[in-house]
This record gives sequence, C-alpha cells and structure tokens, in this order.
Amino acid sequence: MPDMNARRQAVLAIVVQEHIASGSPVGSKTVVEEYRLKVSPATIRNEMKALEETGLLTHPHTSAGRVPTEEGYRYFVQHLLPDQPLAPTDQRMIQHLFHQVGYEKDQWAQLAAAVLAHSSQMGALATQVRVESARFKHMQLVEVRPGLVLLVLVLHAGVVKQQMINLDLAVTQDELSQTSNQLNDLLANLTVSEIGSGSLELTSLTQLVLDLVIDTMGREDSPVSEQVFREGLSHVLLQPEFATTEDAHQLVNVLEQASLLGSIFDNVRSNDGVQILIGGDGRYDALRDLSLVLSRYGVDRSITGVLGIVGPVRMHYARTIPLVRYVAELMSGLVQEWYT
Amino acid sequence: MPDMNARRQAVLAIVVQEHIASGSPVGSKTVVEEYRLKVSPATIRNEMKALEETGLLTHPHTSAGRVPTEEGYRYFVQHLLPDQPLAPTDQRMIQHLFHQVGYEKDQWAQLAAAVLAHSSQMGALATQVRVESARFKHMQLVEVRPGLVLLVLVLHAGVVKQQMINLDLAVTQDELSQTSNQLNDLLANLTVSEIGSGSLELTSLTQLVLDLVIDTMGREDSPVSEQVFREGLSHVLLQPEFATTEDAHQLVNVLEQASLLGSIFDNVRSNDGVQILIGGDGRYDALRDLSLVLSRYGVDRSITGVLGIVGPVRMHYARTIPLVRYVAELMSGLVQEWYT
DNA sequence: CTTTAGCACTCTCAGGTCGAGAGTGCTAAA
DNA sequence: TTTAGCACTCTCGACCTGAGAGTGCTAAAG
Repeated sequence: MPDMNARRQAVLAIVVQEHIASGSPVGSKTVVEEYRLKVSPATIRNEMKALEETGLLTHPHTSAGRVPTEEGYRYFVQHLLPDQPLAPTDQRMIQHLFHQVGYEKDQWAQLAAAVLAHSSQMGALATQVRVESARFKHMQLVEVRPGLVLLVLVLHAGVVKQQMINLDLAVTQDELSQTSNQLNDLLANLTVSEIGSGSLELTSLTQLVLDLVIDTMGREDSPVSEQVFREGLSHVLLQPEFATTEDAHQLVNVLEQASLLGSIFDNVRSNDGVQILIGGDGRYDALRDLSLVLSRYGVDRSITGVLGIVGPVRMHYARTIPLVRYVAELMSGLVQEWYT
Repeated sequence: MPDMNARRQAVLAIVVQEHIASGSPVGSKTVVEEYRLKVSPATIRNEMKALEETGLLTHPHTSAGRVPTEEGYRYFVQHLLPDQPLAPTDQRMIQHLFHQVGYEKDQWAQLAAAVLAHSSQMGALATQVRVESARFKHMQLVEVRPGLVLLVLVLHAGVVKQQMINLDLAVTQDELSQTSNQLNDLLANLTVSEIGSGSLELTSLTQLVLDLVIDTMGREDSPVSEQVFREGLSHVLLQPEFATTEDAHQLVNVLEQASLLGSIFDNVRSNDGVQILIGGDGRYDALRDLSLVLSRYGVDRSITGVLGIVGPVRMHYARTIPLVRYVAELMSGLVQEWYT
C-alpha cells in the first residue's frame, strides 16, 4: 500500500467511520467540520483523490461524497481499528444471560446467536460444537416395545447419541443387558477407527449392535446439514442497503443455503481468532454485499463450533469484532468446562 | 352470508383465483374473457358491486379491478375450494425424500420444513414433536471425568434426555451403577407426577440424583423457546407484497418472534386438521399481511408437533392445503411407528 | 326484472422537464 | 504545499401530462 502518510490514513478512517454512521457518501466539508481539522476542504479533496487512485475510496457519481471500497474497509479493519476489549457493561450483561441457561448445553449456541444479534443489532449465526473422533464411553440398550430397541451411546466428551433398532426377532431385556455389558468392556475408550480392526467371534445380536455402534459413532450429528441457529435477521433488513427486494432476497437466500455456510464455516474452523469476510473477499460471489465477522470456538481442534455476525459491508466493525471475540471466548470456556 | 347465488360465487372464485395467479386487481373484462362466460362485463360489474357491498371484494382505487378482502379469501377457502388430495406425483416425491433420512428422527422436522418450502415455493415452519407426561423407562449414570457425571434418561416414548451433574464428592463407578439400578427399579413406568409422592429413605447420592431425574423429566426440551425449523423464507420475499422494506421486515420479524409463534402453535396443537389463519384472523395484529396454513401432527394429544406454510394472504391455497395435510399425515405415521 | 351497450369520469402510472443542492476538480494565487 | 474561487456535473424531489384501464350510471333491449 504505497504512500499512506498519517493524514491520509486519518482521512480514510474518518470517511469510513462517518459512512458507517450515516450511510451516505461523505464530502470533504463534512470531514473537516465534524472532526475539526485544521485544514481546508480542498486539501481533504486532494487526499481523497489520492485515496481513490489507491483504490480505497470511490464515489457513486460525480457530485456525491466519497464511499469506502471493500478494499478500503479491509485496510481500515486491518490497520486503523484500535483493538479494544468489549465494554465491561456488555461483558457483564452477556455473562448474566449465560448464567441463566446454566447447564443446558444444547442451548448455548442458540443463546450465543441471540446475544450476538441483540448486542450488535445485526444478524447472528451460531452452530453447536462438533466433536471429532470421540472415544467410546458407555452404551445401553433399552427395549422400547417388543422388537424395537433404543441404543443410547455415551461418548468421551459427554456427547450422547441415540439410534433406534428394529429387530425382527424377540429378545429379552437380559440378552440386551448382556450384550451391552459385553460391548462396554470391549469398546471402552476406543475411537471409531480403532474399533474396526479386531474381528472376534460374537453372537449375531452382538455383531448387529456392534455394527450399529460403529455406524452411529461415525455419523455426523446431522448428515443432511449442520444445524445453524440464526437470529436477528430482521435487524439486517432494516439497513438501507437491503431496501430493494433483490438485495433482501439475496441476503436471505445466502443465509438459507446450507452448503455455502458449511464451506465458510469449515474455513473458519481451521483458523484461530476472529475472521472477517468483507464482501465475500472475492472468494464468495454470493456474499457480494455482505460482511461476516466469524470466529471458531471450542477446545483444541477436536471440539469446535462457529459463531459470528452477519451484516452489510457497512458494518460497525469496532463494535462487532470485540463482541464476537468475547462471546467466542466465553463459549470456549463453557465448552472447556463441560466437555472434558 | 346473504344472497350468494351460484353466479355470484363463481365470480368470487374467479376473482380470487385470477388475483392469486396474477397478483394484480382483476377487472370485469378479464373475468369474462379468461373464463369464457356467456354474459357481458357489465353484468359482472354488477355482481362485483354486490360482492363489494357484502365485504368480500374491494378495489384499491376507483379505476382498478377488484381484489378479494380477507373475508373474501376466507369464504373462498371455506366454501369454494374443492378439497382434493395431493397429486400422486408429489406424494411419491415426498415419500422418497423421507425414505432417505430413514431412522434419524431428529431430522424429520427439518426435512418436513424443507419439503414444504420446496413444494409450495413458500416459507415453511416445523417443530419437533413434544412428548407430554412421558413415563420413566431407564436411566444411567456415566462418569465423564472425576466429579462430573452425565445422567442419561430414557423415557417411555423413546425420548432421551441428558443432564450433567457436578458432584463435589468423588464417587466410584460402582456406586453410580448401584444408584442407577436402584432408581431404575424404583421409578419404572412412572410419570413425573407419580414419582413425587412416596418419600423413602435414600442415600444422599441417590436422593440427589432422584431430584435431578424429576427435574429433567419435568422440563421442556427447550425452556427458552421451542425450536422451530424455518425454510424457504426467501421464496416469500420474492412475492410482490413484500417488495417494500417495511413489509419484508415485518415478515421476518414475525417469524423470529418465538413467543408469537409459540402462542399460535399452542392453538394449532389443540385442534385437528389443517388450520388456516388468513391475515391474522383479527386475533394476531402482527400477521396482518400473512397467511399461515398449519397442522398439528403426532399421536393422540400427548405426542405432538406443528408444521405448515407461511406466505402472503394471496397464497395458492388449493395447493398448500393438501400439501400441509399430506405431510402432517406422513409425519404422524412416522411418529406413530417410532414412538410407541 | 334482468341484462347490456354506451359513455363520461376517475385514478394510476410512466415519462419528461426543471430547479435546487451538493460536491467535485481545476486553476491560480498565497 | 495549501487554499480560495468557480465552473461543472449529477442526483433528487416536485410537478406536469397523456395514455390506459376500469368503473358506475343511464337508458334501452330482452
């Protein structure tokens, strides 16, 4: 980035901030007046022109003020944004909300989305954690009615999975308990890949159940698509950039497209820290008018979820970034505490 | 409803159908031409005027065609809509989709919403089933790590609930198994209300767990709010009635408002068959521009979920009503089969 | 009594014109 | 290097206008 002296950076920062606040293009006069600079509008105009040539600003038409380009937003976020922690009052408020749901870990993700949406007045997304390669801990067969058996599987990190089994033959609860105990001994602390190896002599019932256990351990929680909690979509629709039907439709479309979100989330999972996707960053064409502020959360690489905020490119990053970071850390703490 | 001779009904039906198809007000000439009637436009105008005085039609301004009022839609749906079953090709397509997910009952609701949205090209909602007053079937305590125990609870209808327990004291797996067995004997086939009565001498650990079992059985699956799957929202936003920002915002707002949906769903649960809420039916002001086609599904009154379609008042009821009915019946069948 | 032709009337909508306002870019002077 | 001055460009809202669509009324026909 050539030729970015301090004043030029300041002008860029002012234009970005002012545009985020007002939503309209900002002119040289506004810059001088609102920020009480000691130079004339003409000087600012020269700087603006230079910034435009660098590709950080544009103007929608000859006689409008300047608007940041996506590149301009990226420069602003990377170099000009003071990286403050979330305001203590917000921290307390969020902590309080999480205290209320307590141990109901199935709801953490939903709550996280709600909190993000409410605090940012933007859209929010959150997934539940996904546990990779969990170890077998315990299993139990329960007869629901004759011929129909429920397999309950407890994995290493406190994850519970269930699977119905339709048996053609009638079995007693004794047989089921026996099978359970046998497999509990056999599979203790193994991962799904470790189980496959040894082939033993087993009764047909035990073999049947074993296959099912392997199958159930291996499957994702939701093979069709990961469950994503969405909140605060209506906030985003209030933003002027989504005033036309096509824009609104596109926004909703993107958020309903499970495959697209999945691929973005996979990306986010593999990096640390808050990640910011402005206008699709050239990689996602469907996100042209959107910005995402996302973060992974969880423990290590094996227990991870994703959460973050969705909004127009003209988003209040100074607020949303610390917010996402804080909630991600909070959630990581919870996961750490309750999953081993 | 006074004075509804056959021709007048026919005119109403034509206006409603034509308006649903075109989205614009329909004039007397259109009615005559499109449906090859043997009368003149003037006659139709007279009938229209009468219908307007009855409150079934309006016109947006002096010189536009007629548009059905909400009352007009209701009359149409109640009296003029032939009540056909869903087309066999659609039936087969839907059956096929449900076959693919198979036993994964956690996903049925999500799939139902997706199917409804896709087949109707409207928005769709679905909740999972809620099981009322289930009987205790089996429980198990599993130590996740020292001091942290997972309670897994299997209820009568194949419902599995889980709850973490933070014990201050260290306990052996033996003690846990013993407690589990004791409670399994004690609580077999009891409902939560039946458990409360007898007070027995129990060890403090057992008492602690018992309290937790009661607590866990009693709580709703999601105390914050029932989980609602939403699909196809973008289809609705394409409809011309949601072209302006306020309308779109209102729509999304309604669908994000858990309390409102909850109260509507409670209503739907307590009635059989497909229920149609046109423009809020005067009861829900927030739904002024929306129609809902909803149905409960499940078994008896004790295992119930809700599903249905959301769209503008100008909705293709002749298609959505059979669709919702069919999917509800299909889901009821599945629930019947897999929950006892 | 019902239906219909004729016609005046009303209202919307798209297109076009116009002036005010905002903001720029350039030039030349400080 | 900065700045005052000024011409120039473009948008936006207001206003007007004519075409088109559809009605409601009246009076005649069935």
